[in-house]
Amino acid sequence: MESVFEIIAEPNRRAILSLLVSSQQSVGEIERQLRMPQPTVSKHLRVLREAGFVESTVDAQRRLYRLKPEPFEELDAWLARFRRFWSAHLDALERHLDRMDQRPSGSSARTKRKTKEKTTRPKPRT
Amino acid sequence: MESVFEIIAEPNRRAILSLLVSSQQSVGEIERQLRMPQPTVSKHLRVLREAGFVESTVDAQRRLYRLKPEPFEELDAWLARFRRFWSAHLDALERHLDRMDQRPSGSSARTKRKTKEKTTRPKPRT
DNA sequence: CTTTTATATACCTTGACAAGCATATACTCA
DNA sequence: TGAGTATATGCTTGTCAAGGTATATAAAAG
Repeated sequence: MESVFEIIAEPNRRAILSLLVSSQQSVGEIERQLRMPQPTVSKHLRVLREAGFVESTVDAQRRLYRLKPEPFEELDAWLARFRRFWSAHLDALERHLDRMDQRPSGSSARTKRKTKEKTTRPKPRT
Repeated sequence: MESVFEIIAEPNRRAILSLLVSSQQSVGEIERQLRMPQPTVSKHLRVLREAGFVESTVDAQRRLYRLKPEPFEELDAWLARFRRFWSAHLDALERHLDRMDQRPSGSSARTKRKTKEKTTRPKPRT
């Protein structure tokens, strides 16, 4: 559970993060809004806290949790490397050229290609 | 393994994706560059393909894999909801105000707060 | 001081998934 | 056709993390 990616892989954790976008929340408030058992909430909050996604302040018996920016920046930085692939002004032609430019040079004049280059279809994701 | 988040949670898969940023690659090329066993590469590629992260074209016995934009857009869309938390011009004051604005209204004039609001420190991530 | 409220933690069980290894499939070239 | 090359898949195993339940800690209220 080292990486930020593993942290946000868990749906309940993403739900908690989304909740905290609006404002900070106590454990009980999160518990009620997400309808999940309190120990579950606490455990996920612990993971999020240790990963730096959230921080908490003590308020009487309550703990108020709120978001912290750093891990999101880290995610954004990772994602940035792939931006060129969907930044809109990268159209089909450009992608096509990109696809051509690293054909292994020895394989020029390949002959007898039986199968037409065929694209595999990904399974639709829900 | 439904969500894009789970897909990129796996370090080897992220490595493969990063490799494909430069250009499309065959399974063998990925295998050699990342020094991982061929079945491992193939399996991860399958996961990535079914999730729509990559697509492949047949080239004789080789399969050339390249990135597809959609899942990255999805990730970016999710991340966008959190952008306001690190977009720089959101300074400490604004964050402070945000923190104030959802105190449960019944809890006004809380007395006897023994502990000063104390911030918990996250464990540093490597 | 006892009860109630709020949150954290310990322990256990279960399921998911990644790796390893063997093997199947598919194409090429001699 | 047979050997070699490239990739995919099946099966087994170990690991790890999430959920459930019970309980511990801590503060508040009476």
